[in-house]
Amino acid sequence: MTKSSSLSKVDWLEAALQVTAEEGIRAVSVEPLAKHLGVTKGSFYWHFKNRNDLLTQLMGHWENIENDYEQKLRHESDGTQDFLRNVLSILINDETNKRVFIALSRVNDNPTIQRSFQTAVERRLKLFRSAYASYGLTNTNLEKKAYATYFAYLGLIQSMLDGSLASLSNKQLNRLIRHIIDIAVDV
Amino acid sequence: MTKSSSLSKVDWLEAALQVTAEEGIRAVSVEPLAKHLGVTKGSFYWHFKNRNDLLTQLMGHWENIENDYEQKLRHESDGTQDFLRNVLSILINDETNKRVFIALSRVNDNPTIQRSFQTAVERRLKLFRSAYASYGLTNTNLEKKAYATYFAYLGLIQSMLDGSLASLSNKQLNRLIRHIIDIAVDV
DNA sequence: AACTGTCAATACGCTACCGTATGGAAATTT
DNA sequence: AAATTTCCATACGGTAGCGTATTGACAGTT
Repeated sequence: MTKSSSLSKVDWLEAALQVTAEEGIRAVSVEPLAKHLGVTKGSFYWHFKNRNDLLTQLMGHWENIENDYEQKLRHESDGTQDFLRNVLSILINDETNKRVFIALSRVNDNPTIQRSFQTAVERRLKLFRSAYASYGLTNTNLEKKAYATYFAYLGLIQSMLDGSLASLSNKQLNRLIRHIIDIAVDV
Repeated sequence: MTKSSSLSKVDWLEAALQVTAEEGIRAVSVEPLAKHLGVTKGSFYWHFKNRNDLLTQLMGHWENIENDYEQKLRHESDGTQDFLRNVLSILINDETNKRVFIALSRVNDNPTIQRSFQTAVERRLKLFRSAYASYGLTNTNLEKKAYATYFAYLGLIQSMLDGSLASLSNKQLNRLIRHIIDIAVDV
Protein backbone atom coordinates (compact mmCIF):
# COMPACT_ATOMS: atom_id res chain seq x y z
CA MET A 1 0.00 0.00 0.00
CA THR A 2 2.86 2.32 0.78
CA LYS A 3 5.08 0.42 -1.62
CA SER A 4 4.04 2.29 -4.74
CA SER A 5 3.09 5.86 -5.37
CA SER A 6 0.17 4.96 -7.59
CA LEU A 7 -2.51 2.39 -7.07
CA SER A 8 -3.24 -0.71 -9.11
CA LYS A 9 -6.55 -2.45 -9.58
CA VAL A 10 -5.35 -5.23 -7.31
CA ASP A 11 -4.66 -2.74 -4.54
CA TRP A 12 -8.29 -1.73 -4.69
CA LEU A 13 -9.49 -5.32 -4.79
CA GLU A 14 -7.46 -6.26 -1.76
CA ALA A 15 -8.66 -3.26 0.17
CA ALA A 16 -12.21 -4.14 -0.83
CA LEU A 17 -11.71 -7.72 0.32
CA GLN A 18 -10.41 -6.53 3.64
CA VAL A 19 -13.40 -4.25 4.13
CA THR A 20 -15.67 -7.12 3.14
CA ALA A 21 -14.14 -9.30 5.83
CA GLU A 22 -14.30 -6.59 8.45
CA GLU A 23 -17.60 -4.87 7.82
CA GLY A 24 -19.43 -6.73 5.08
CA ILE A 25 -20.13 -6.07 1.43
CA ARG A 26 -22.37 -3.13 2.14
CA ALA A 27 -19.39 -1.27 3.55
CA VAL A 28 -17.52 -1.68 0.28
CA SER A 29 -18.42 1.77 -0.97
CA VAL A 30 -16.35 3.89 -3.23
CA GLU A 31 -15.80 7.06 -1.28
CA PRO A 32 -14.96 5.43 2.07
CA LEU A 33 -12.75 2.93 0.25
CA ALA A 34 -10.91 5.75 -1.48
CA LYS A 35 -10.42 7.52 1.83
CA HIS A 36 -9.11 4.24 3.29
CA LEU A 37 -6.54 4.09 0.49
CA GLY A 38 -5.62 7.72 0.91
CA VAL A 39 -6.96 8.90 -2.46
CA THR A 40 -10.18 10.35 -3.79
CA LYS A 41 -12.75 8.66 -5.92
CA GLY A 42 -11.22 10.20 -9.01
CA SER A 43 -8.82 7.30 -8.77
CA PHE A 44 -11.56 4.73 -8.28
CA TYR A 45 -13.42 5.67 -11.43
CA TRP A 46 -10.24 5.41 -13.42
CA HIS A 47 -9.79 1.77 -12.38
CA PHE A 48 -13.45 0.70 -12.33
CA LYS A 49 -16.55 1.42 -14.31
CA ASN A 50 -18.67 1.76 -11.19
CA ARG A 51 -19.25 0.15 -7.84
CA ASN A 52 -20.87 -2.90 -9.32
CA ASP A 53 -17.87 -3.41 -11.54
CA LEU A 54 -15.69 -3.42 -8.44
CA LEU A 55 -17.91 -5.98 -6.75
CA THR A 56 -17.91 -8.22 -9.80
CA GLN A 57 -14.14 -8.12 -10.07
CA LEU A 58 -13.91 -8.64 -6.33
CA MET A 59 -15.83 -11.88 -6.75
CA GLY A 60 -13.38 -12.98 -9.43
CA HIS A 61 -10.49 -12.14 -7.13
CA TRP A 62 -12.09 -14.09 -4.28
CA GLU A 63 -12.76 -17.12 -6.46
CA ASN A 64 -9.12 -17.18 -7.50
CA ILE A 65 -8.08 -17.11 -3.88
CA GLU A 66 -10.48 -19.94 -3.09
CA ASN A 67 -9.15 -21.96 -6.02
CA ASP A 68 -5.59 -21.72 -4.81
CA TYR A 69 -6.82 -22.59 -1.36
CA GLU A 70 -8.56 -25.71 -2.57
CA GLN A 71 -5.59 -26.76 -4.69
CA LYS A 72 -3.33 -26.50 -1.69
CA LEU A 73 -5.73 -28.41 0.50
CA ARG A 74 -6.21 -31.24 -1.95
CA HIS A 75 -2.54 -31.43 -2.78
CA GLU A 76 -1.59 -31.66 0.85
CA SER A 77 -3.98 -34.24 2.18
CA ASP A 78 -6.36 -35.60 -0.44
CA GLY A 79 -7.05 -39.26 0.09
CA THR A 80 -5.48 -39.31 3.52
CA GLN A 81 -7.26 -40.09 6.76
CA ASP A 82 -7.33 -36.53 7.98
CA PHE A 83 -8.31 -34.81 4.76
CA LEU A 84 -11.72 -33.85 6.14
CA ARG A 85 -10.23 -32.89 9.48
CA ASN A 86 -7.74 -30.63 7.73
CA VAL A 87 -10.36 -29.06 5.51
CA LEU A 88 -12.67 -28.27 8.39
CA SER A 89 -9.90 -27.09 10.62
CA ILE A 90 -8.69 -24.64 8.02
CA LEU A 91 -12.12 -23.42 7.00
CA ILE A 92 -13.04 -22.85 10.62
CA ASN A 93 -9.81 -21.23 11.73
CA ASP A 94 -8.94 -18.99 8.80
CA GLU A 95 -10.39 -15.74 10.01
CA THR A 96 -10.52 -13.97 6.66
CA ASN A 97 -12.00 -16.90 4.79
CA LYS A 98 -14.67 -17.29 7.43
CA ARG A 99 -15.57 -13.62 7.48
CA VAL A 100 -15.73 -13.22 3.72
CA PHE A 101 -17.81 -16.35 3.32
CA ILE A 102 -20.32 -15.14 5.91
CA ALA A 103 -20.29 -11.64 4.47
CA LEU A 104 -21.22 -13.04 1.05
CA SER A 105 -23.93 -15.20 2.57
CA ARG A 106 -25.66 -12.04 3.81
CA VAL A 107 -26.05 -10.41 0.42
CA ASN A 108 -29.55 -10.45 -0.96
CA ASP A 109 -29.56 -7.68 -3.52
CA ASN A 110 -26.79 -8.61 -5.92
CA PRO A 111 -27.17 -11.66 -8.16
CA THR A 112 -23.49 -11.70 -9.10
CA ILE A 113 -22.41 -11.93 -5.50
CA GLN A 114 -25.11 -14.44 -4.75
CA ARG A 115 -23.83 -16.64 -7.56
CA SER A 116 -20.31 -16.38 -6.20
CA PHE A 117 -21.54 -17.38 -2.80
CA GLN A 118 -23.36 -20.38 -4.23
CA THR A 119 -20.14 -21.37 -5.97
CA ALA A 120 -18.34 -21.19 -2.64
CA VAL A 121 -21.07 -23.26 -1.00
CA GLU A 122 -20.83 -25.84 -3.76
CA ARG A 123 -17.06 -25.93 -3.37
CA ARG A 124 -17.37 -26.78 0.31
CA LEU A 125 -20.03 -29.40 -0.34
CA LYS A 126 -17.79 -30.95 -2.97
CA LEU A 127 -14.89 -31.12 -0.54
CA PHE A 128 -17.11 -32.82 2.03
CA ARG A 129 -18.53 -35.21 -0.57
CA SER A 130 -15.12 -36.33 -1.72
CA ALA A 131 -14.07 -36.90 1.86
CA TYR A 132 -17.10 -39.05 2.61
CA ALA A 133 -16.76 -40.87 -0.68
CA SER A 134 -13.27 -41.88 0.37
CA TYR A 135 -14.83 -43.21 3.58
CA GLY A 136 -17.03 -45.44 1.46
CA LEU A 137 -20.29 -43.52 1.62
CA THR A 138 -22.43 -43.36 -1.50
CA ASN A 139 -25.68 -41.91 -2.82
CA THR A 140 -28.09 -40.43 -0.30
CA ASN A 141 -25.95 -41.39 2.67
CA LEU A 142 -23.11 -39.42 1.18
CA GLU A 143 -25.35 -36.47 0.37
CA LYS A 144 -26.94 -36.40 3.78
CA LYS A 145 -23.63 -36.54 5.56
CA ALA A 146 -22.16 -33.84 3.33
CA TYR A 147 -25.06 -31.49 4.02
CA ALA A 148 -25.08 -32.25 7.73
CA THR A 149 -21.42 -31.34 7.90
CA TYR A 150 -21.96 -28.22 5.86
CA PHE A 151 -24.77 -27.06 8.16
CA ALA A 152 -22.66 -27.69 11.23
CA TYR A 153 -19.77 -25.78 9.65
CA LEU A 154 -21.96 -22.87 8.62
CA GLY A 155 -23.75 -22.66 11.96
CA LEU A 156 -20.47 -22.80 13.81
CA ILE A 157 -18.59 -20.12 11.89
CA GLN A 158 -21.58 -17.86 11.88
CA SER A 159 -21.91 -18.21 15.63
CA MET A 160 -18.20 -17.57 16.04
CA LEU A 161 -18.68 -14.26 14.29
CA ASP A 162 -21.98 -13.02 15.67
CA GLY A 163 -21.03 -13.25 19.32
CA SER A 164 -23.14 -16.25 20.25
CA LEU A 165 -20.08 -18.02 21.62
CA ALA A 166 -18.67 -15.05 23.47
CA SER A 167 -19.43 -16.57 26.85
CA LEU A 168 -17.16 -19.53 26.18
CA SER A 169 -13.53 -19.50 27.21
CA ASN A 170 -10.89 -20.18 24.60
CA LYS A 171 -10.49 -23.67 25.95
CA GLN A 172 -14.20 -24.36 25.84
CA LEU A 173 -14.46 -22.95 22.34
CA ASN A 174 -11.62 -25.12 21.09
CA ARG A 175 -13.18 -28.19 22.68
CA LEU A 176 -16.48 -27.37 21.06
CA ILE A 177 -14.84 -26.95 17.67
CA ARG A 178 -13.03 -30.24 18.08
CA HIS A 179 -16.29 -31.90 19.02
CA ILE A 180 -18.02 -30.58 15.91
CA ILE A 181 -15.16 -31.83 13.77
CA ASP A 182 -15.19 -35.20 15.52
CA ILE A 183 -18.85 -35.60 14.69
CA ALA A 184 -18.18 -34.74 11.06
CA VAL A 185 -15.28 -37.16 10.78
CA ASP A 186 -17.15 -39.95 12.50
CA VAL A 187 -19.02 -42.02 9.89
CA MET B 1 -54.72 -2.32 8.22
CA THR B 2 -57.95 -1.39 6.52
CA LYS B 3 -59.88 -1.96 9.70
CA SER B 4 -59.24 1.44 11.21
CA SER B 5 -58.91 4.87 9.71
CA SER B 6 -55.92 5.77 11.84
CA LEU B 7 -52.83 3.76 12.59
CA SER B 8 -51.68 2.45 15.94
CA LYS B 9 -48.15 1.83 17.07
CA VAL B 10 -48.77 -1.89 16.75
CA ASP B 11 -49.74 -1.46 13.11
CA TRP B 12 -46.35 0.06 12.49
CA LEU B 13 -44.56 -2.65 14.45
CA GLU B 14 -46.27 -5.40 12.53
CA ALA B 15 -45.50 -3.79 9.21
CA ALA B 16 -41.90 -3.40 10.35
CA LEU B 17 -41.75 -7.05 11.36
CA GLN B 18 -43.08 -8.09 7.99
CA VAL B 19 -40.49 -6.00 6.19
CA THR B 20 -37.82 -7.45 8.47
CA ALA B 21 -38.84 -10.96 7.48
CA GLU B 22 -39.02 -10.13 3.79
CA GLU B 23 -36.06 -7.84 3.23
CA GLY B 24 -34.09 -7.60 6.45
CA ILE B 25 -33.68 -4.93 9.11
CA ARG B 26 -31.93 -2.54 6.80
CA ALA B 27 -35.10 -2.26 4.74
CA VAL B 28 -37.02 -1.12 7.80
CA SER B 29 -36.78 2.55 6.92
CA VAL B 30 -39.28 5.19 7.79
CA GLU B 31 -40.26 6.68 4.46
CA PRO B 32 -40.70 3.36 2.59
CA LEU B 33 -42.53 1.94 5.60
CA ALA B 34 -44.88 4.91 5.63
CA LYS B 35 -45.54 4.50 1.93
CA HIS B 36 -46.22 0.81 2.54
CA LEU B 37 -48.83 1.78 5.11
CA GLY B 38 -50.31 4.40 2.86
CA VAL B 39 -49.35 7.41 4.97
CA THR B 40 -46.48 9.86 5.13
CA LYS B 41 -43.73 10.03 7.68
CA GLY B 42 -45.64 12.73 9.54
CA SER B 43 -47.50 9.79 11.02
CA PHE B 44 -44.35 7.87 11.84
CA TYR B 45 -42.81 10.65 13.85
CA TRP B 46 -45.98 11.00 15.83
CA HIS B 47 -45.78 7.37 16.94
CA PHE B 48 -42.02 7.05 17.30
CA LYS B 49 -39.16 9.22 18.40
CA ASN B 50 -36.98 8.16 15.49
CA ARG B 51 -35.99 5.09 13.51
CA ASN B 52 -33.96 3.66 16.33
CA ASP B 53 -36.93 3.96 18.63
CA LEU B 54 -38.94 1.91 16.16
CA LEU B 55 -36.26 -0.76 16.01
CA THR B 56 -36.03 -0.94 19.79
CA GLN B 57 -39.77 -1.33 20.14
CA LEU B 58 -39.74 -3.84 17.32
CA MET B 59 -37.34 -5.95 19.32
CA GLY B 60 -39.69 -5.81 22.29
CA HIS B 61 -42.55 -6.85 20.06
CA TRP B 62 -40.54 -9.73 18.66
CA GLU B 63 -39.50 -10.92 22.10
CA ASN B 64 -43.13 -11.00 23.18
CA ILE B 65 -43.99 -13.08 20.17
CA GLU B 66 -41.14 -15.45 20.93
CA ASN B 67 -42.25 -15.73 24.55
CA ASP B 68 -45.75 -16.77 23.57
CA TYR B 69 -44.22 -19.18 21.11
CA GLU B 70 -42.06 -20.80 23.74
CA GLN B 71 -44.92 -20.98 26.22
CA LYS B 72 -47.04 -22.78 23.68
CA LEU B 73 -44.26 -25.16 22.79
CA ARG B 74 -43.45 -26.07 26.36
CA HIS B 75 -47.08 -26.37 27.32
CA GLU B 76 -47.79 -28.69 24.44
CA SER B 77 -44.96 -31.15 24.63
CA ASP B 78 -42.52 -30.45 27.45
CA GLY B 79 -41.24 -33.63 28.96
CA THR B 80 -42.58 -35.81 26.19
CA GLN B 81 -40.53 -37.93 23.85
CA ASP B 82 -40.98 -35.68 20.88
CA PHE B 83 -40.47 -32.34 22.58
CA LEU B 84 -37.20 -31.74 20.75
CA ARG B 85 -38.66 -33.02 17.50
CA ASN B 86 -41.58 -30.62 17.85
CA VAL B 87 -39.36 -27.68 18.72
CA LEU B 88 -37.06 -28.23 15.75
CA SER B 89 -39.89 -28.93 13.38
CA ILE B 90 -41.61 -25.69 14.28
CA LEU B 91 -38.46 -23.57 14.32
CA ILE B 92 -37.49 -24.92 10.92
CA ASN B 93 -40.86 -24.73 9.26
CA ASP B 94 -42.24 -21.44 10.54
CA GLU B 95 -41.28 -19.16 7.68
CA THR B 96 -41.60 -15.85 9.52
CA ASN B 97 -39.77 -17.02 12.61
CA LYS B 98 -36.94 -18.34 10.48
CA ARG B 99 -36.65 -15.20 8.38
CA VAL B 100 -36.74 -12.80 11.30
CA PHE B 101 -34.19 -14.82 13.24
CA ILE B 102 -31.80 -14.83 10.30
CA ALA B 103 -32.46 -11.16 9.60
CA LEU B 104 -31.49 -10.30 13.18
CA SER B 105 -28.38 -12.46 12.94
CA ARG B 106 -27.14 -10.27 10.10
CA VAL B 107 -27.17 -7.00 12.02
CA ASN B 108 -23.79 -5.72 13.03
CA ASP B 109 -24.36 -2.04 13.65
CA ASN B 110 -27.06 -1.95 16.30
CA PRO B 111 -26.28 -3.17 19.83
CA THR B 112 -29.94 -3.28 20.82
CA ILE B 113 -30.80 -5.62 17.98
CA GLN B 114 -27.70 -7.66 18.59
CA ARG B 115 -28.73 -8.14 22.21
CA SER B 116 -32.19 -9.25 21.10
CA PHE B 117 -30.64 -11.73 18.73
CA GLN B 118 -28.45 -13.13 21.48
CA THR B 119 -31.52 -13.50 23.64
CA ALA B 120 -33.17 -15.46 20.85
CA VAL B 121 -30.07 -17.63 20.47
CA GLU B 122 -30.01 -18.27 24.19
CA ARG B 123 -33.71 -19.17 24.13
CA ARG B 124 -33.08 -21.82 21.48
CA LEU B 125 -30.06 -23.20 23.32
CA LYS B 126 -32.13 -23.40 26.48
CA LEU B 127 -34.84 -25.34 24.67
CA PHE B 128 -32.27 -27.78 23.36
CA ARG B 129 -30.61 -28.10 26.75
CA SER B 130 -33.84 -28.95 28.50
CA ALA B 131 -34.59 -31.55 25.86
CA TYR B 132 -31.23 -33.23 26.26
CA ALA B 133 -31.42 -32.97 30.03
CA SER B 134 -34.64 -34.96 29.87
CA TYR B 135 -32.73 -37.53 27.83
CA GLY B 136 -30.31 -37.85 30.72
CA LEU B 137 -27.40 -35.83 29.38
CA THR B 138 -25.47 -33.65 31.80
CA ASN B 139 -22.58 -31.20 31.94
CA THR B 140 -20.32 -30.97 28.93
CA ASN B 141 -22.13 -33.74 27.07
CA LEU B 142 -25.31 -31.75 27.36
CA GLU B 143 -23.62 -28.53 26.33
CA LYS B 144 -21.90 -30.09 23.35
CA LYS B 145 -25.06 -31.71 22.10
CA ALA B 146 -27.06 -28.50 22.56
CA TYR B 147 -24.54 -26.49 20.57
CA ALA B 148 -24.23 -29.13 17.88
CA THR B 149 -27.97 -29.08 17.40
CA TYR B 150 -28.05 -25.30 17.39
CA PHE B 151 -25.35 -25.15 14.71
CA ALA B 152 -27.18 -27.68 12.57
CA TYR B 153 -30.41 -25.73 13.00
CA LEU B 154 -28.78 -22.42 12.17
CA GLY B 155 -26.89 -23.77 9.17
CA LEU B 156 -30.00 -25.43 7.86
CA ILE B 157 -32.39 -22.49 8.10
CA GLN B 158 -29.82 -20.12 6.72
CA SER B 159 -29.25 -22.42 3.75
CA MET B 160 -32.99 -22.70 3.25
CA LEU B 161 -33.14 -18.94 2.89
CA ASP B 162 -30.02 -18.15 0.90
CA GLY B 163 -30.76 -20.49 -1.99
CA SER B 164 -28.13 -23.13 -1.24
CA LEU B 165 -30.79 -25.83 -1.25
CA ALA B 166 -32.60 -24.63 -4.35
CA SER B 167 -31.44 -27.60 -6.39
CA LEU B 168 -33.23 -30.04 -4.10
CA SER B 169 -36.76 -31.17 -4.81
CA ASN B 170 -39.36 -30.73 -2.09
CA LYS B 171 -39.12 -34.39 -1.32
CA GLN B 172 -35.35 -34.29 -1.05
CA LEU B 173 -35.49 -31.19 1.10
CA ASN B 174 -37.99 -32.76 3.47
CA ARG B 175 -35.89 -35.89 3.72
CA LEU B 176 -32.84 -33.79 4.48
CA ILE B 177 -34.68 -31.86 7.18
CA ARG B 178 -35.93 -35.09 8.70
CA HIS B 179 -32.40 -36.45 8.67
CA ILE B 180 -31.05 -33.38 10.47
CA ILE B 181 -33.78 -33.70 13.08
CA ASP B 182 -33.11 -37.40 13.44
CA ILE B 183 -29.48 -36.70 14.18
CA ALA B 184 -30.47 -34.12 16.77
CA VAL B 185 -32.94 -36.43 18.48
CA ASP B 186 -30.55 -39.37 18.48
CA VAL B 187 -28.50 -39.34 21.70
C1' DA C 1 11.60 19.95 -25.28
C1' DA C 2 7.15 18.61 -26.77
C1' DC C 3 3.76 14.70 -26.63
C1' DT C 4 1.07 11.16 -24.74
C1' DG C 5 -0.75 8.21 -21.46
C1' DT C 6 -1.52 7.25 -16.51
C1' DC C 7 -3.39 8.23 -12.25
C1' DA C 8 -5.76 11.39 -9.27
C1' DA C 9 -8.13 15.93 -7.35
C1' DT C 10 -12.00 18.80 -7.59
C1' DA C 11 -16.46 20.29 -8.42
C1' DC C 12 -20.93 19.27 -9.64
C1' DG C 13 -25.68 17.12 -9.85
C1' DC C 14 -28.57 13.34 -8.34
C1' DT C 15 -31.04 9.96 -5.19
C1' DA C 16 -32.47 8.02 -0.87
C1' DC C 17 -33.01 8.50 3.46
C1' DC C 18 -33.25 10.90 8.31
C1' DG C 19 -35.20 14.28 11.21
C1' DT C 20 -37.75 18.94 12.31
C1' DA C 21 -41.20 22.40 12.08
C1' DT C 22 -45.55 23.72 11.22
C1' DG C 23 -50.22 23.60 10.07
C1' DG C 24 -54.62 21.39 9.64
C1' DA C 25 -58.62 18.09 9.74
C1' DA C 26 -61.27 15.01 12.43
C1' DA C 27 -62.54 13.17 16.70
C1' DT C 28 -63.13 13.74 21.50
C1' DT C 29 -63.83 16.28 25.62
C1' DT C 30 -65.59 19.90 28.30
C1' DA D 1 -70.16 25.01 20.35
C1' DA D 2 -65.68 25.76 21.84
C1' DA D 3 -61.49 23.70 23.09
C1' DT D 4 -58.31 20.13 23.00
C1' DT D 5 -56.17 16.03 21.48
C1' DT D 6 -55.08 12.86 18.00
C1' DC D 7 -53.24 11.78 13.82
C1' DC D 8 -51.26 13.04 9.58
C1' DA D 9 -49.54 16.08 5.32
C1' DT D 10 -46.32 19.20 3.66
C1' DA D 11 -42.26 21.61 3.31
C1' DC D 12 -37.78 22.13 4.63
C1' DG D 13 -32.77 21.24 5.70
C1' DG D 14 -29.15 17.86 6.31
C1' DT D 15 -26.04 13.64 5.28
C1' DA D 16 -24.06 9.80 2.64
C1' DG D 17 -23.21 7.82 -1.25
C1' DC D 18 -23.16 7.25 -6.59
C1' DG D 19 -21.62 8.78 -10.92
C1' DT D 20 -19.79 12.44 -14.45
C1' DA D 21 -16.99 16.07 -16.22
C1' DT D 22 -13.10 18.58 -16.15
C1' DT D 23 -8.57 19.68 -15.08
C1' DG D 24 -3.92 18.73 -13.75
C1' DA D 25 0.52 16.46 -12.20
C1' DC D 26 3.86 13.40 -13.48
C1' DA D 27 6.33 9.66 -16.07
C1' DG D 28 7.82 7.78 -20.06
C1' DT D 29 8.40 8.30 -25.07
C1' DT D 30 9.96 10.32 -29.20
